[in-house]
Amino acid sequence: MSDESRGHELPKAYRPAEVERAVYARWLEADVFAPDGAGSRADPAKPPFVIIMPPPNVTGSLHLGHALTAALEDLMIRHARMQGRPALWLPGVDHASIAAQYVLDRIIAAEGETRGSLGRERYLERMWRFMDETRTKIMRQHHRLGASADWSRERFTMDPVSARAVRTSFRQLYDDGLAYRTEALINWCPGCRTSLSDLEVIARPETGTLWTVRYHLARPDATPDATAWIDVATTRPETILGDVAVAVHPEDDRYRALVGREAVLPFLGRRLPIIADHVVDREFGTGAVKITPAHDLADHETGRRHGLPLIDVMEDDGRMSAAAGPFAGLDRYEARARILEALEAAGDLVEARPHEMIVGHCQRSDDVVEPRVKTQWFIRTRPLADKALAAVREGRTRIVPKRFEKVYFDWLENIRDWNVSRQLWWGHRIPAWYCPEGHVIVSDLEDGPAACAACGAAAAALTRDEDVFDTWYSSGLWPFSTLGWPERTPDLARYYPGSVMETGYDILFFWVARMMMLGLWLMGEEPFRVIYLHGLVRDPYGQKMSKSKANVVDPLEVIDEIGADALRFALLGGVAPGGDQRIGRAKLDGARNFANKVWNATRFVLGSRPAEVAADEPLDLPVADALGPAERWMLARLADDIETVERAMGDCQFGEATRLVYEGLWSAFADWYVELAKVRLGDERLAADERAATWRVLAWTLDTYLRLLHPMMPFVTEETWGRLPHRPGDAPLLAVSPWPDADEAARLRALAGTAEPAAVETLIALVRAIRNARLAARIDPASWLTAGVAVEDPCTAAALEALRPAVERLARIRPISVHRSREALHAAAREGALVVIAGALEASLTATDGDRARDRARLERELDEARRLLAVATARLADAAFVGRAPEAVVRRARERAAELGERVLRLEARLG
RNA sequence: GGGCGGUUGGCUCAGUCGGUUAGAGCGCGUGCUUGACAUGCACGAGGUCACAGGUUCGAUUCCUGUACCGCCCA
Repeated sequence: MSDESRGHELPKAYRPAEVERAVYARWLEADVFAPDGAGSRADPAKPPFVIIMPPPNVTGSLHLGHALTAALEDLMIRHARMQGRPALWLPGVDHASIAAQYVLDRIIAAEGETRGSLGRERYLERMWRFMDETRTKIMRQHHRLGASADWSRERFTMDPVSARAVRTSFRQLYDDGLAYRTEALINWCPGCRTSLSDLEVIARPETGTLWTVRYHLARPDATPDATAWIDVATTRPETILGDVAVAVHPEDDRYRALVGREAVLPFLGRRLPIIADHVVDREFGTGAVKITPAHDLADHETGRRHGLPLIDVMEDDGRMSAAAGPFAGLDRYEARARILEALEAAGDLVEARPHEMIVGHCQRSDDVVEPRVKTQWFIRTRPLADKALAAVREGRTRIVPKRFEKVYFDWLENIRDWNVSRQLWWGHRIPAWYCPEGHVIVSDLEDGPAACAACGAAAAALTRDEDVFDTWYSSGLWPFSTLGWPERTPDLARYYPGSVMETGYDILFFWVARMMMLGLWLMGEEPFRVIYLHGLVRDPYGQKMSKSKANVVDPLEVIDEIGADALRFALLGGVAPGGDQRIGRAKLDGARNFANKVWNATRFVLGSRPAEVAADEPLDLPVADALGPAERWMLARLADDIETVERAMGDCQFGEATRLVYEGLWSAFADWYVELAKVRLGDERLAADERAATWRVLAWTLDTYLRLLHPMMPFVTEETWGRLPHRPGDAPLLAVSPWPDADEAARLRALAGTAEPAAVETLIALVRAIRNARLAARIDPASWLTAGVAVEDPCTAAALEALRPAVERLARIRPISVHRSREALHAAAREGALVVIAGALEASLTATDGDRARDRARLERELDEARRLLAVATARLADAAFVGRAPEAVVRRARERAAELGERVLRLEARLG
């Protein structure tokens, strides 16, 4: 077969768009993703490897962070799958209550509707229609990324199994005394009109204003005394209307006399007792503070200590309530302005000055969050957190990188109870019913309780809680709700606990810690063995990607342009444990070039098959006798790479593993072995079986690198591998063919030996040194020089003999005369030859005076460097402490090194005259 | 305020037990239509490993402190 018909079957450049969809379709068709799929090659005797995918929000589309998540998880899953383990990667999407309503509200607004105009039922119907439109989008995007997830088990946090898990878990927590309902001060977002957990409030420093307001003391008839007052400081004047007291420090002499008297609240005339409490900071403001228990956490506690009433002056939408008297109905900020105006007019606004403070904002809408009193459901977290702490402390779950353990511990040690009620419609409705007698019934039945458990009131008399759960509550059940819990399904028995939870460090608290808590409590066992946390993907300038900065990179656009493999490879190559990374054009282009390299290396191998090897012959390694030194060198390197890649994978050093494969495939295989093999394939001196052996090594090596690369770049490796001959035990698809293991590395190493690979290293160094000299001397790269080479080591001499044609071609020297010693070389070398020293080897090349003069600078530089290093080495060996105390091997190496350098210096000096 | 991370060539970053001459990609320079690939090949220049102490025979690596940058928590 000619090159025409072979090499040109494949396009010159890799075109991912023509390959990726078809390859993904082949995987789906063969059903290789599910551990129990028709095409699975999993060995049921091996331990399963399980990753439950972090479910992306159903409302969004995938961004680079999701692409990184998918790339890392797919890497782990494909690795495990190729090892023959039952590998389950369970995908799904999250209903994202608050985010989904945020998005849908805007959509229906464009249709002229509001949540209120539709009503709960029609709104939810609309939401489900919206979900139907968007739900498959995420799945298709994962297909584009090459994610080998088990789509037969794809799940949604709002599907019936999840709903049942939510009901059952809540019922159990309630029965265990860990779920309770109480009136408490919670975080309220007036924009989203719901309560928020502490984590959903973003504290941000801002410059506000600290106003000092004058409260007149009450005269006996309860009217304000124009001549006596107490000044209080506040940053939120609108909350004045909810004041119920004024507090001072008990030992503050300025106010001691006023304690026990009363002030009069402006506008409303309410009488405010002046109380003493140690929490008051005498240094802050005037030293007297207004107490507003319904709108401030510290005041809430003070109020409780002093038995003060709660007065909520705000409505859910952030406007002032009827309790705000003349300001009722105004927006909170409008009310603030009016109140300030009125105080100013009355002469009771004493001071206003800038004030640095921390303000809580809603994570979703960015509205300023209001502390408000509401009756809500809470989860008592202490007992749950203790279990979650112990699991990591005792090493049952490991966090990678380890430094995040401390962050995890700190959060769980200081955790507060979790407010799970959300005043939203889209989500899992809290399964709590209230009877007219005030009894609370928590039921795990889909239709609710048949009657009040306490008083027997009929179901019809019960009212159900209006609220839904915090989305993170159902997400917290994800590691087992996805497997069928509370039913004891075979999947649950087989795949819980999972192997690795892989996600971004930014949701360690939101999600990971909650999965740990709920998993340990409800399943009695930690949900995963390893928590692997990756970092943020940033833009090339280190900025966080965000829509408002318009620096967002859309993974699908990148895939269209350069392919999913390139995107994945760029992301994976930048992964360092727990670290953020920057991604931009340059990295993506580099990854695209690598995919093209893989493609073209395959084109070369396919196009260079000698006639001795039949096209349909199964792939195997040749017998040792047929191997040349270069083959042994390549196989030794391959063995190293198999082992180092495997070790990196095992240590969760995925970036390192990726870089190792890149380096081996490009620098060792493509740059050196392919070039050496080209010459050997065309070497007429060799026996046919030796040429065949060369090609078999080429094919075997490429095949093995494609296996190692497959978890990172699944498409191009599957496509190219499919065109190579296969080993007898291989599956039709690379995705389910065996991963190169320790046995293979040992086999390669046995074939390769150690002497010949080392000799080839030496020859490579010689070729490099000659190329360097030629360029330094500005010798025409096309010209052939004659050369003498001094080789003292017999093994290297044999390797040189075997590789003579390759060395000639790569260094562009011919003929080479080989000498057994440098003396012999010098004696034979013509006057004026160009000298090249590469380790123990030395070569002299024909050259002109001009060449030599131009090359002189190079030799001088080399001499300077050698002298410097020799001085360092000599000084070190002269140090008795070093020789006496350092390990023998280190000293021996230092001696060898010094001797080598000394010789090198002499040789260079001799040549420079 | 508490905690964590970072500081390595022009840029982005590796560097897992402390031990040969500290690596890569991009960029830069010189040259090359090399029968796989110009998405390429060859060769090169470029680093006081932030700073100051300490431990050690030996520190980019371990410890302490300082400076600057970033993140998390309150």
